Amino acid sequence: MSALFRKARQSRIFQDVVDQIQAAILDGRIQSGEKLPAERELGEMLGTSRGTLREALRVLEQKGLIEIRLGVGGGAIAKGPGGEQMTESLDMLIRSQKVSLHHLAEFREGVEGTVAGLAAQRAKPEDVKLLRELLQAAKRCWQVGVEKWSDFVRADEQIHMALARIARNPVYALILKTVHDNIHIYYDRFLPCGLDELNENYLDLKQLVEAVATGKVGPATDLAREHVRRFNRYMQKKKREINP
Amino acid sequence: MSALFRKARQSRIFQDVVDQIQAAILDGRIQSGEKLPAERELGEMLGTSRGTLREALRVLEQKGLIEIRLGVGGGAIAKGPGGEQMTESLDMLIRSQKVSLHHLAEFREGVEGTVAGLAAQRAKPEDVKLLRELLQAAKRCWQVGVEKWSDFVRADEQIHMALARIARNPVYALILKTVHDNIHIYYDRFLPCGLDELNENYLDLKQLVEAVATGKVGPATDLAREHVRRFNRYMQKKKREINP
DNA sequence: TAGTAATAATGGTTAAACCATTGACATCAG
DNA sequence: CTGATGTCAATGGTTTAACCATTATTACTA
Repeated sequence: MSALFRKARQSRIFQDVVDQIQAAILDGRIQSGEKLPAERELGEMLGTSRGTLREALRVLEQKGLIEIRLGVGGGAIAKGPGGEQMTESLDMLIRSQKVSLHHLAEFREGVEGTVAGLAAQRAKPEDVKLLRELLQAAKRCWQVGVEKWSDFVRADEQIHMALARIARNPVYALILKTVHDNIHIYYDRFLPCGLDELNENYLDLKQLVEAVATGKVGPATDLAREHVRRFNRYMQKKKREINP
Repeated sequence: MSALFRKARQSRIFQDVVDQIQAAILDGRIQSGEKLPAERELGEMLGTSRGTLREALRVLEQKGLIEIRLGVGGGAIAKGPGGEQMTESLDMLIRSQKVSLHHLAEFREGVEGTVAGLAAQRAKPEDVKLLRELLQAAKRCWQVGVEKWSDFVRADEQIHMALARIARNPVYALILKTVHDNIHIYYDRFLPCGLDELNENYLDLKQLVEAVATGKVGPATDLAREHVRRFNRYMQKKKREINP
């Protein structure tokens, strides 16, 4: 471990420490799950005080590259980079009203369309099998009735995320997860709707899964967009009813 | 239920400070550009030590919500949230090889297509005027010749960002900027190409701008995707030549 | 053997001091 | 008077040392 770090330099020492540890994590010299030395020890290795090192650890924690645990055997544990930062960034833009629910919903529409198209191109038999299973799960929510809206929404989300994986492009999966994480609270807030809507949405999904299963790119794209658009329409309607 | 709660982290004072200041900035109680009190003073206001406060400031700085200046009259200055965090997050995913250039390029293809379609729906006369001016700028690069590739790439990028603004959805503008910021280094590295390619690309853009100007949604979408795909093909080719 | 108390490792916080950078103002040479 | 230069004070950057809080391990007791 002693060969992993150089002595810190630069005007802001903590920044140099951040850079060193970040680089070590990103190019795999520190594996995900690996534990870094204790603060006092690491500080000594880097030739910096504990306070400065802690500032660096705060930054790395915020970037999602480490997680910090308390107590004996605790300390900084390396994690691979994920999407939490993106989710938070989008959340801040919404909170500061630079992005509205309408914008986000429209964006989702476009992305889900493209994802469905790619999934239709790339779905393998086992992918179709998974989609059909998820569809069954959604159907079960639907059959139980209106009070299961939020379960249905979750099943719906699972299908969309599955499509993103089937599209086999992690960027789509990441962006879609970011959008879902941020739009979820609105769906929860402005739903549930009625039984008819539940029915409509289930039929949407069924058609969409069929289009993907049979490799029909254009229809899959259009169906996904239309499905999301419908969802958004419900939400806008409910929202207007609540905030006139 | 398990997803509803996270483990109740021991209350960390610096986190509380982060939350307070972040909330104040996001809902406008602290305006963008406003200066926060000096560390020693702010620490006293919050009833915390300077060290703890500094950890909070590091986190806020990393989130892009404040900027810190040195010397007399320096200190923490509030900023609105922007997209830097997203750019960095994507950069980390690429660096850790969870996302490849191919994935990013494919994603760009889809987004640029959707953006062009929306722009075609929404372009006003003054938007078309701007696009034509940017097209002229690109033409000037092209006429000068091959050595102006990187200028052409920049002009091209400006046109795409203009389309995102014309689409009038800040999410698209943000996402596209994030992608461009991350893909730029590859374009710089694996270009320039030849004069023929320059010509082809200019004609792409010209057609695209015309489609947007005349409100032809489908053609605009397809032209934008094809344009980006062509760009990506050049890059892949060059990349294979360099790394066989 | 099961429960419980002591222990030590480790992060969280505080306080006080010093250094480095920077802008403002005063001073002085021309 | 003007412009260069030096001084000073405000402010962030860093260090140190001490103490508190949490937790896994270990030893002890009923």
